[in-house]
Amino acid sequence: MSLDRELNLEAPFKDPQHETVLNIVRTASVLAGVGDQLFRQFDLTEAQFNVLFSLKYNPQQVTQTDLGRRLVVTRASITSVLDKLEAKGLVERQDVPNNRRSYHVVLTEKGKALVDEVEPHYRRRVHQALDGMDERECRQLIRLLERVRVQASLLQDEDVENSRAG
Amino acid sequence: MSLDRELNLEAPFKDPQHETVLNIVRTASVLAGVGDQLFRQFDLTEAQFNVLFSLKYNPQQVTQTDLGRRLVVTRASITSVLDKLEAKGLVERQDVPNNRRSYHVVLTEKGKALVDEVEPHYRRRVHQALDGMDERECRQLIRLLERVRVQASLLQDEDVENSRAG
DNA sequence: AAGCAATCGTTTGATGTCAAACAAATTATT
DNA sequence: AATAATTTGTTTGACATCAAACGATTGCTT
Repeated sequence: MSLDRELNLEAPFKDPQHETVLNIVRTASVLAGVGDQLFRQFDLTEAQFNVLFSLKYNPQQVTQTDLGRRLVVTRASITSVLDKLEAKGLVERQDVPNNRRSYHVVLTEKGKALVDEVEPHYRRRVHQALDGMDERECRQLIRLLERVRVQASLLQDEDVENSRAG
Repeated sequence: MSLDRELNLEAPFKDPQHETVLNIVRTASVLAGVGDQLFRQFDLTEAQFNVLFSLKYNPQQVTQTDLGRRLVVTRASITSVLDKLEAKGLVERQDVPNNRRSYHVVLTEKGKALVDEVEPHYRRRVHQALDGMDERECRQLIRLLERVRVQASLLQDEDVENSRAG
């Protein structure tokens, strides 16, 4: 649905629904770009930062599957990102007692130090990106987005046949 | 900045700015999922559909660089997507007279037929995703997102040193 | 005209993502 | 206890994306 990020006005659509979708996708993409650009300065990818960040704020016993659930990413993706992070010494896979199937994923000292270093910059970026929007406007935006998300979630498993019927 | 798609409320942040960013990114991701799920039923990826769709509504003489600009994607990405589309016979690279450097990218009959087939389903999905939002709310959402996008664009090239100064 | 600079498409290499299949381990059922 | 079902992490294979470098071509400067 990211579809055409082209917000060019030669638009094939003039209806507000479609413009809205484009705007959501495009804005997310710009925000992602800002994040990427920041993380790269610390030799991190966005996916890697996400894991470090999540671990910092969820220091409980966390398995790879847990991480995947939280970051909304498949187990396979987690495996690959953790491989990179572990190679850099930012993260460790620890054996779980009485369970030889899972690992607990934990930040190393180095990993903790790095995420602590990046975090303030990240927070600053977020605030700058939303600069000029007061709390009321933020809440409004969130409320509207939540509605879209709920509606969209209902479409997840729809196939073309159903769609014709609907 | 996709950052944590976890909108779990154990959130390390309680400030509205950050929640807003998370919501934008998360919503875009859900929308993308809906698109993916649709396109897969036609053996297309989102990137491939985006190209077909863009070509349909911009049937002028279009080079690969033009396409990249419109879809906000690097030339390298365009090359790879076009390779796939061309292999499927959905698209053609045509020599440009008096310019041996560029190609014009055009839909084949097959490509045109496919995009015509997918498009109504796509439009339906968009409308369903935004179901319940009237035009006024759409405009409001768009307006807020535009403000975020403008602000965020300003951060694009900021590095950590500048950020400290700012 | 000659030489330098910019542009076009491609390639390479790294990353992330998913779906699907797998082995190993754990849990549930019978 | 034995068997079936589920879960966990990994692998494989396909795709997209980017940055960086490259050759070919075109444009610009002098």
